[in-house]
Amino acid sequence: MNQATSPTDPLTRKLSAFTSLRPEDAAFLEKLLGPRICCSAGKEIIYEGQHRHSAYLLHEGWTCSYKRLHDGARQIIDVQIPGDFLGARSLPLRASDQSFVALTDVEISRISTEKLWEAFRNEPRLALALLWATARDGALVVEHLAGIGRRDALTRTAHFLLELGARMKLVGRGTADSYSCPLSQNILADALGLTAIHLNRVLRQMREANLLVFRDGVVTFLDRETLAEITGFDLAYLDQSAPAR
Amino acid sequence: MNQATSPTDPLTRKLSAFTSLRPEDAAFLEKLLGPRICCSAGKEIIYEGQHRHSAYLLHEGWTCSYKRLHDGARQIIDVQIPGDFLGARSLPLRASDQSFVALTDVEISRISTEKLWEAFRNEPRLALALLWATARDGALVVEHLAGIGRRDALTRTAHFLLELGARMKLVGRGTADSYSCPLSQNILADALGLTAIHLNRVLRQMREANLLVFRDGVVTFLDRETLAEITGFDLAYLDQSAPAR
DNA sequence: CGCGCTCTTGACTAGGGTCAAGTGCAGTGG
DNA sequence: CCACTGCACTTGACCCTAGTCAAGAGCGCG
Repeated sequence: MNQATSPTDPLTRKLSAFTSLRPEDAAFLEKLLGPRICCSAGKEIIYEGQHRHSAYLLHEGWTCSYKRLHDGARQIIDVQIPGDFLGARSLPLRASDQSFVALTDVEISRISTEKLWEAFRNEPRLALALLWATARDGALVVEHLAGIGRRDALTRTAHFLLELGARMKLVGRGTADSYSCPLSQNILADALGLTAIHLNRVLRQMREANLLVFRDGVVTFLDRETLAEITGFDLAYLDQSAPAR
Repeated sequence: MNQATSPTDPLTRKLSAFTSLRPEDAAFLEKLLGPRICCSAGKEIIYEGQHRHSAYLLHEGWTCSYKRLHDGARQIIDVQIPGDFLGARSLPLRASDQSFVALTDVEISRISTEKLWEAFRNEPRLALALLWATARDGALVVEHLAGIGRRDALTRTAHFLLELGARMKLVGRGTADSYSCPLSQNILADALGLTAIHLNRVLRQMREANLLVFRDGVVTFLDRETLAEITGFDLAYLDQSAPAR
């Protein structure tokens, strides 16, 4: 059993929030994965419009998915942290509808589409767990959409960072009050639909209000309670609260 | 063979853009569906947080999926037209992450989750087609997110209406230049992340520029070329251009 | 040393929100 | 037949949030 299914493996941790994988499920999960590949920051892993695209599992590091508009603007759709899949939802499409790029140096494994398909036929428990993970990622995007459409800059930023914190904690990469976050303000702004300049002002505002600090690649919550109140943060949509069914 | 698989059936038309269903696939598709249910406009079909939620197929009428934020604001995530599924992506989640409401009187069928699961094991062609439809809906949401994050009000509105037109045409409910659209300005504004007042101004602007008219429940494109140019409209993400693989 | 990148701050602008008033129905009930 | 109500749509005046433009600081690196 290699790291991908060891107790500290982020994917295993994440899936455990949904169901408990049996040894045979975990074994098949192993078989889906190709060898580990290292990419350095900036590497485009999947690009929009790519045919014969694969899905990947992110073992280590951060990536983001994004779309570029015809005027050159970029909108980041979601960021991925260890234990997340890249491009799983787009697999049935003829071409990927979004791009994925490494934000830090990363370690990934390609997922065999053929064996994945086999899992759907012969490994229903595992298949359901994978569908769950993909459905949860969809729920993240939906929440993100609601935030960009209807929340002001401060609330939106706070909510996004709270959500990331919850995700990091789930895969064992952060505490309740703090986590390390390698996103630059430029990147964060592209995710939030803001300009980097305005995001900077918002971050200062939150710092001065003793709500949260994002400095030197670390997010620290100073007043989680107030933050949760103003953002209406409720992680129900992360679907990780209830016990396994 | 009832209407759900007849040549003019919107779902069949939509899936045909992806693959050609064999008779046995179509037959199994029939078996997934419960009896037709009629709901009148305003009826909540699935609500956010609902447990034991089902998915549905929309035969007739329009619905939308939305989230409500804690301050009462509403963000519409997507609208559904005949041939679209309601709540398919959320099926593996413990609770639905969004609500679905009928915008007009609608006809829907419940999809049997058990038989759907059986299709994944025994009807790989059909299962892939259903996964494709769900993946495409995800791509719509992603595009919508990019639009709200990075397009200005006019571009965003024009793009949304162009996209809807392409979807309507695919299921045989509109021509290249016009389609009937029962969305009120209030609803459209909630979808676009605008206020109804500003949307009204935008619609007037487009009318006066002879770009498009949205009046009396009908969208008419006056200058499709210019519209496509300013929005950068490219329906590749709808994944309906290429021939079946 | 200079280059480039991230972050920071200030001054100004504009796109879109808010408030307010009014029009034109369709429906309802006296 | 006509008031009355409610809803969708329209328009104007004003304001504020967030974008734009500009400048500078701190820092890693060739």
